[in-house]
Amino acid sequence: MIRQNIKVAVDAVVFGYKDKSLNVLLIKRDIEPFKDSWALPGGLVLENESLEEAVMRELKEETNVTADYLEQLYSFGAVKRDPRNRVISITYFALVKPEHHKIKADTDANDVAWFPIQELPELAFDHHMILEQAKKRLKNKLTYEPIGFDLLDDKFLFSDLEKLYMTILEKEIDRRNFRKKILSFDILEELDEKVSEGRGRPANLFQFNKKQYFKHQKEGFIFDIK
Amino acid sequence: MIRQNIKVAVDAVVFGYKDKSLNVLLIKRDIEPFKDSWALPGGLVLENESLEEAVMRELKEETNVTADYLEQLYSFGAVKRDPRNRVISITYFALVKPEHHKIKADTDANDVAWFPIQELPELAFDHHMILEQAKKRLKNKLTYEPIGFDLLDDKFLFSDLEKLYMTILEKEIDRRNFRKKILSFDILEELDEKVSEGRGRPANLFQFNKKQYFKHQKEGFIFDIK
DNA sequence: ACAAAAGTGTTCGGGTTACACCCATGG
DNA sequence: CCATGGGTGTAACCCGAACACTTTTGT
Repeated sequence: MIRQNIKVAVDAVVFGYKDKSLNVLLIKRDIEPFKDSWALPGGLVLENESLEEAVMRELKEETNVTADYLEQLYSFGAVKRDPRNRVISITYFALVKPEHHKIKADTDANDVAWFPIQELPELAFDHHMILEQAKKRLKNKLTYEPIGFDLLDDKFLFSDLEKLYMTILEKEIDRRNFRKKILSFDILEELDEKVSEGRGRPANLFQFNKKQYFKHQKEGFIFDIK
Repeated sequence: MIRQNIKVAVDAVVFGYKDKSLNVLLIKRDIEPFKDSWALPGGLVLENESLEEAVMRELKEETNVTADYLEQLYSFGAVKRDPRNRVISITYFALVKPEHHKIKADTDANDVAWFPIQELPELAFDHHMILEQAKKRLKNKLTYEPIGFDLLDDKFLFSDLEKLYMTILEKEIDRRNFRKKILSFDILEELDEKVSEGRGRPANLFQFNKKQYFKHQKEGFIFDIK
């Protein structure tokens, strides 16, 4: 067998919807290279764990977060992407409900924080490319799979869902048409709870019914938001 | 740095449209493990080449093919996917116009052949999973990007394009609506050449105008076939 | 003349889009 | 009572789906 000494890493782009805007989870590196730079959580894969296990472990260790949604994003393998050795990184795309997790720095990181995607710092390695890729994936996926609900609290306001879509898709959405469309899918439950957001008429809480979604999906229903 | 001894490979699923049906390019392995099994072309990444360079090199070496279209597909990293050592494989999705290439066995392979996707042999490793993934990608991609033209000869009949879509999407397509739709995109040139396919009225040849496509794309046009 | 494939228009219905007013609460 | 956000219906338009007959060639 050919001599080959390439290291295999995993990195995760974790999105969360906080304070009415889209955030990304970053860690501050406390080792070289790029010591004190912000970076995506991740690290080397151990010999006896799968790639998914590796990302979940690193996420837990470095940030104390467990993803509510996780899928593979893309693999980056440019020869010089890591200044030390050849390292290829298999990246993952993750969504979390920020309220559910207390972030906490630990292994290999001396700080962890949510950054609004509008106010990102410089990132280590080629992590800005990875992030770009992840933003595209999020934008696309939002239109044909109900992943928006993995970014919101279990109970949410319709206006939050709408804001989330407008933020991520970067366009205006007609409130009436949007509501009509989503409700027509029959995957939401309207709860008997109202919430007053300070001023204005109190709004109803809704909840995503995953079972119902899977049922409809089996029957050929296709989630699709323009 | 942690001790890690994982090998990195690339594998390619190469599709070609031959004899009115969809084919996949496979090689017969002449080394263990899985000696004499059919497998996807691929191999270990060299230290000083990018992932794309690696796939292209392996493809050329093992089959003498140069892909007309190439994109990354997915990375497979289950712990036991290779019985010898831990090997993760970054897989690629490729399209070729079969008429353009003379396939030829060489390194690590004692045979190379096109297989209609209906008549596939058993495959080595987890290559059937990779192939499944690739089929999904092809099916999806065909509906929102004009990749069908990378599977046909430069000059082709409308009926071939139609058959290709029906084959890959696995459904009937109305000839009139399909033609209307494709022509409305204004990305085909109708040539002044007719071809007689044995019996029946001779058909006109068409040609994909890539420049025109890119121009329309920049202006916000979206290719979309149901 | 018959079989085989190519070429071509119109109608109908459903879904998307555009659009404006009333309701409930807090200050 | 005024400001703020929540909640709702209808009409126009467009696009996709369904559908059948004529043309050109080879045998």
